[in-house]
Amino acid sequence: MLTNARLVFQSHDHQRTLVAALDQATALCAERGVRLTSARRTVLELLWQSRSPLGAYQLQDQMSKLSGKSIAPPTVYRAIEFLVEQGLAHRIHSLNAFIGCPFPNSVHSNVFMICEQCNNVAEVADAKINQLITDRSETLNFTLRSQTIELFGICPKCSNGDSHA
Amino acid sequence: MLTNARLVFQSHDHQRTLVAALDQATALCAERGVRLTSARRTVLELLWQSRSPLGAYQLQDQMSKLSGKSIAPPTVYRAIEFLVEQGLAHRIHSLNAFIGCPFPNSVHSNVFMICEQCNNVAEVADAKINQLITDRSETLNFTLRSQTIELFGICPKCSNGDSHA
DNA sequence: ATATTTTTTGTTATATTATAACATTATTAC
DNA sequence: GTAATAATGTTATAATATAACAAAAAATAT
Repeated sequence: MLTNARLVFQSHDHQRTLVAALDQATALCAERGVRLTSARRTVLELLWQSRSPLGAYQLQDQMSKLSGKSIAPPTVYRAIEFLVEQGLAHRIHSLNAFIGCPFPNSVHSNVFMICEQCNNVAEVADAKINQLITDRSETLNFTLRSQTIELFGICPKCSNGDSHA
Repeated sequence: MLTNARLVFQSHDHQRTLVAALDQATALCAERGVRLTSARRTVLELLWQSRSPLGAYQLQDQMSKLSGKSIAPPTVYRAIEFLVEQGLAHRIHSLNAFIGCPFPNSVHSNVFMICEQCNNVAEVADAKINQLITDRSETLNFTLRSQTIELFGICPKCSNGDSHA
């Protein structure tokens, strides 16, 4: 099971995580011959800087403040679209919000554990979950193409009364 | 594994399914002492009449046509809210749309198999999937409260070139 | 190097989805 | 029957997302 749950749901060196994510994104884009332009990089940075998922209009606000000029929604949505296509970010449908992907290189289950108290989101990539879902799909002759699994609850940090972190 | 996949993804007596669903809903609401009012019943009927999930504004249109008078969004959203609370309908987040729940009485996994071609949606309630997700949550000290699993792909009917059904 | 093509971004307008706030009507409980 | 509660009607508006076309930047071909 591949997960960033312990990282997300505990204190950690945020800056280091951010830099690592951006480095990896840069490398991946280079490999694939796609362009991590300034707008796209900014959105990815903002997603990584945030402990919780950001909506498009939150991103818009922050980009406007950063750049000093007003940014229109399409700019934000295009950047998001690119990042999601490249597997560098995910959309959390139930929240209409987006997060940086912690392991963009790996095949994964798209399992998100969403804390209803602190709004942190951890991602889990679990072969067994994938396997089971694949099995069930095959049994029912359903040709699986993609999936999204959103789990709601309380993260370990908040369970320990540590919710103000 | 409890599922309506074979039903949804194959031809069946739609009218009979609809009547059964409404009967069950009526019984459940009576049991619980909640009111399946006219607006709520209409929305539930419309959801069951549709082979694919309906959005709030599609429901609004159909309700307006049925009643001959214009229906405002809050009316639709309130009915939906009630039905979802009572487990009689589900929201499919990735589609911003709603479907009737085929087994409102059972504990279930909230697994939806969504056909990208014909837009039919089947629901699967699978103890193993639930168990695995519960296990994983426990391992990571995540207190699971609710979940939504949306699987995208091609249903058996459409795989057989039967997509016009 | 420059013209051409392709990709990305800017800009304006608008579509789509969802809810707040308050008035009115219907239902239930006493 | 009246008070309390629940549900619906109504108006306005918030929040999320995209269409369409113009301009600029980058990549490619010559």
